Amino acid sequence: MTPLSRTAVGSSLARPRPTMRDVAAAAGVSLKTVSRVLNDEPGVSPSLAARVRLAAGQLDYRPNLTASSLRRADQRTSTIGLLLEDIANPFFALLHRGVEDVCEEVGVGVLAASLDQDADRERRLVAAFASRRVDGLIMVPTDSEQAYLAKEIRSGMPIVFADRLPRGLAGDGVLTDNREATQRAVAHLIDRGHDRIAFFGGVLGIATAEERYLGFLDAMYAAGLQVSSEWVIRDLHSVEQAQAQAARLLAAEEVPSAFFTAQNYLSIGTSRALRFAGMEHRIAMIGYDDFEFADMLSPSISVVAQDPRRIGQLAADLLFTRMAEPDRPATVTVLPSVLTHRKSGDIRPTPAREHG
Amino acid sequence: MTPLSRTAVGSSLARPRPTMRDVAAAAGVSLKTVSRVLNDEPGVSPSLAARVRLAAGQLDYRPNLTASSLRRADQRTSTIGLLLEDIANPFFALLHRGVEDVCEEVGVGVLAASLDQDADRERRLVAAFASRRVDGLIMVPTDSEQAYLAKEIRSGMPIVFADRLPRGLAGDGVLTDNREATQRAVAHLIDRGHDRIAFFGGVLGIATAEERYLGFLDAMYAAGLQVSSEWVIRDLHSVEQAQAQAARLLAAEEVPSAFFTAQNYLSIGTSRALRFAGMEHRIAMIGYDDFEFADMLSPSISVVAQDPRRIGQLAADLLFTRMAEPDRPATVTVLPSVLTHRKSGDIRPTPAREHG
DNA sequence: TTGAAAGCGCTAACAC
DNA sequence: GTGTTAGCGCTTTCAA
Repeated sequence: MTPLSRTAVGSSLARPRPTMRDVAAAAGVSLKTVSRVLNDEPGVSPSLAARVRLAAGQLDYRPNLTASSLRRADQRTSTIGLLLEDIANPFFALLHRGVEDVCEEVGVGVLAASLDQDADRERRLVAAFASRRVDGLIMVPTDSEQAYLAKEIRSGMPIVFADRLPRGLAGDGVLTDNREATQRAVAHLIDRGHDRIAFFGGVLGIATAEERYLGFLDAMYAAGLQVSSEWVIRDLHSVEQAQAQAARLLAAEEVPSAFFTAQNYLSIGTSRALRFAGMEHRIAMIGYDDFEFADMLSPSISVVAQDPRRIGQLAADLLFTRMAEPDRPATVTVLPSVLTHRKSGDIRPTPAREHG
Repeated sequence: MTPLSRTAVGSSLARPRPTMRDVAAAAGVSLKTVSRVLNDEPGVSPSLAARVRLAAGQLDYRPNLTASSLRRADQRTSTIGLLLEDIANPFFALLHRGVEDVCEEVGVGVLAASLDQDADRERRLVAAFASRRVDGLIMVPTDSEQAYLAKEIRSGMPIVFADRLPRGLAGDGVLTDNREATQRAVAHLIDRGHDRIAFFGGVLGIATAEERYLGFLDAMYAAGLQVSSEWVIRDLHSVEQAQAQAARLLAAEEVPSAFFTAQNYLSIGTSRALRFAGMEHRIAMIGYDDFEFADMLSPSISVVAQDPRRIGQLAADLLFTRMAEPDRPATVTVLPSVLTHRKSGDIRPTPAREHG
């Protein structure tokens, strides 16, 4: 190992970070002048400003945002929190990116965390973010109610809800037209002649899952179709569960002629089950949320597509607006989802093996 | 709008956050006693401790981590930085999740940001994280060299590199055996009889892209095959570029009999081009990085699979180890990638239309 | 076992 | 234009 590498790795040669005081001493000015220069406050002569910048550069000075935040009147940390279901889920990863897009432009950092549908974790992380004094919070709620957030909001941590609205609390939100979009998609299946439609829904208690279920019922009732309790499977938590349930339905005496899967993981599990049963070309399917390769599978998968990155951007915009105008009324932005027609949603029903 | 909702949304009723001082007053003890109780320091009588906790609870007290970090001897912020190529890329999203897995257990927050292959952004964000006094940094470097980081490390911000090693600097790292794994995959194609193999590589200057290219050359040279400059296309930046280049090669007089694509986005573009050209069952393909549905496409896509979540976990472990022992020697952990055999990698070559 | 005083690095308020 | 002083909310140090 070269001396260079030792230097880079270890901290035996650790050099304490210079403070503003050090920069002031090096530049031969007062502390306050350094503060003015580095914060671009007006009223510093160019020559002093240049000396200060030179000294700061030579010392590799990094302003201490922790100290500055503590002292500043508004106590802003230039950091926001983001709580979502799972950072690694492509839907939420894109939402996260949308939030970052907006924050990056204004130099705001994003502290993100996954809740994994764990209500305790939601509460713990909200408290943790409050302790960090984030300037605001964007969250995809997972607990069954969010009334507990009222006091955090009153204490100066504005919250914007993304993808799902909170319960027990009015608040700003950005989400899609879950119920209407589901209704349209299921109506499309019905238009294609389906009357034996299975519905796979996500975790109970989560608003989007409820809304999509209602949209399914809307379409079924509007068409005068009966909803089979055997084919309505809700509270599904994973790809594997969806796949197992779909496989079970496909092995039964009477098989649905179409599936509506209300979330991306459920679509993935169901499409796997259809494929393994060799029935993917005979049974129709529409899923909520687009995913990579939905158009390349055989058959290509019709989906109700959202724009998660846009949801994130709008949520961040809304949060900054709220921070600037704390007393404006709550706003809920509903983004339209679009039914993306591919092959799987246009498959016609085949007669049931047995008549139920 | 109900009064409750007004309360929740706006901040006209804003209540300033209580401080430790307020808790002390409410509990009738001194500031220091509150500090001791809330930090679980020993030597406080149970009755006082109980009174303090009660008061803190009633006031909805949230310890101010900003203030505590500033005052504490080690100035730790319980926050680390994570710089990666793109938060929304499934590979990096999983790596991020691995980092979170480890940090969550010890109450450390993760500030993540995307670099988008922008060297200036890398430098800007490193400086920004230094200003925030993150306790450490995990990064996937994108700039052509990282010697500039030596001073940040010396100033007390340890850095662990993930997925790629830095240049011009020795440091801790966690990555996969890019070169060897690529060599094995290309050798597999050669074993299957291929001698007209195209290589699609990622952005030049990025270490993984270089390593995988070398692995390709290793396999080709070992087999005595000639490397066609027309079929080696490097510095590809996007799905679209890869798709366009693959389409171009497929339309030429002489067509490769197999593709090796060195990154997930390139695999996606190439597999789309193969499909649109109707040649996906006649031309072999192996890609670096697994992706959702690789096994469900027709043909299923053989890949060199990494475990990005594990990379993230190990990188975070290594960072915490480094923080605890600043003077230990640098460690580079190399995780093996596994060649996942599916259909596309086992397609046999068909004769070239013309002999070159 | 408890508390008083000092001060982390910076910005606000007010001199000069 | 520039500098001085005070103090953000907490932990450290030291005294009782």
